[in-house]
Amino acid sequence: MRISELSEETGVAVATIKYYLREGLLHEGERTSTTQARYDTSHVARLRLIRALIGVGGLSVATARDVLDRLAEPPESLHELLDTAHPPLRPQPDEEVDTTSAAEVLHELGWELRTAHSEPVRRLAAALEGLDSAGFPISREDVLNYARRMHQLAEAEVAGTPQDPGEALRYVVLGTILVEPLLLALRRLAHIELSGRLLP
Amino acid sequence: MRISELSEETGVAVATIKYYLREGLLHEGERTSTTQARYDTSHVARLRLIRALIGVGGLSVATARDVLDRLAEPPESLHELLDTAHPPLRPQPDEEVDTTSAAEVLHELGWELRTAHSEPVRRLAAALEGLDSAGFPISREDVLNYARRMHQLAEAEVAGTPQDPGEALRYVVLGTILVEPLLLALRRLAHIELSGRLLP
DNA sequence: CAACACTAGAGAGTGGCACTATCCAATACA
DNA sequence: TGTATTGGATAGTGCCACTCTCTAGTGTTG
Repeated sequence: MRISELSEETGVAVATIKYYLREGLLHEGERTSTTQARYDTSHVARLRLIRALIGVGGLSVATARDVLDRLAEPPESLHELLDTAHPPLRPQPDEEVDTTSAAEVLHELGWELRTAHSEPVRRLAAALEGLDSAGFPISREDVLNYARRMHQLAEAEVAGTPQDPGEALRYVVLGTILVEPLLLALRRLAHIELSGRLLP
Repeated sequence: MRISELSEETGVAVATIKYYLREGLLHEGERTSTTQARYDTSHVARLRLIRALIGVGGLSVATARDVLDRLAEPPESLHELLDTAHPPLRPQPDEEVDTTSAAEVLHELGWELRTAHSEPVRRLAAALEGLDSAGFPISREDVLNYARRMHQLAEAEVAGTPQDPGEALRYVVLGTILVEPLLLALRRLAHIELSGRLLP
């Protein structure tokens, strides 16, 4: 398959494919000469994955490359993967955030996390701070309820993790990134459905 | 309060405040002369809200303005608000998406939505399509389970909606936008917590 | 084998976005 | 009176995700 065919197959412009090749998101094709290379179904699948990560996943090109690189590496342990290598979904606020409130929440939940200042904790802290500074009232109890619901949901997800390390890695990373937009879409639709039934 | 004091109070640069004024996100101060205006606590609160929407909320400046505009308008009905005016969280893919699969899911759930091709439905369709094209296996059953969990969560949220229309509007719009990062952060932390307990 | 289409690779260019910097004339304050 | 600050307007910046252009080489078709 030539690059133009790959482009047609996936709907990605040739120039963009070249760009992804340059940026290391897509592995090179098998060279047949100085100015020719052959691509196969693995490139099609990879390209679709890239578009999903960047499109619905909302990742930047650089982050998508990191995620794809990580998928290629064998994981030390699943827990370590989750704890340290959680792929950022959106450009995280690099400002410093106060994690004490987040830590309190986690303590009340009894979630003993080894790394108290890891990226996900800062993410939680930033979310709480955002609600607070926006003047949007959310009680500690509400936060805990949200947390318990997400924990239940996560239980079902973790239970479904494949045994094979490579499979598990893919499941966790893609499940984290690509299921998020699904959850948010479903929540909004649930809001609509409920308001339609409950209100005149 | 002068603009420099407003800047100090909120940590937003003067030039940026001027930019928000130009873009219509922030209401103008009370003019005291040709080159002077007075700002008050309403500007502080508004500015904090703007930063939260743009920062943790991940909205673009243009979308944030739309959201803020909508908050100022009295809602016709809550349902209409939810159904037609749901603020986009991330730049939605303006490409056309096939909503048949999404419609099937909604039908199986028994969620009777009046507008089958509204923005949230397209969002769901895009999420499903993303998972599919990324080669990430997710069964219809899993999607339905996710949906049921989100529905439960939404029930608690809708139950907490204030009676006053203005309050309700604020609750719904900000609750939608600002709670999303909270939920995602909690899900990730729950994954970590579970993997820490379940795995060696 | 000649004419044309296609390709890899590299560099420069584009358009959008969210600021940020610079100016100016007109106040405000010390 | 003199220095600081402001509103308003315009231009510039840095980043990002492409997109375009070019060159020299290669495949392919009649």
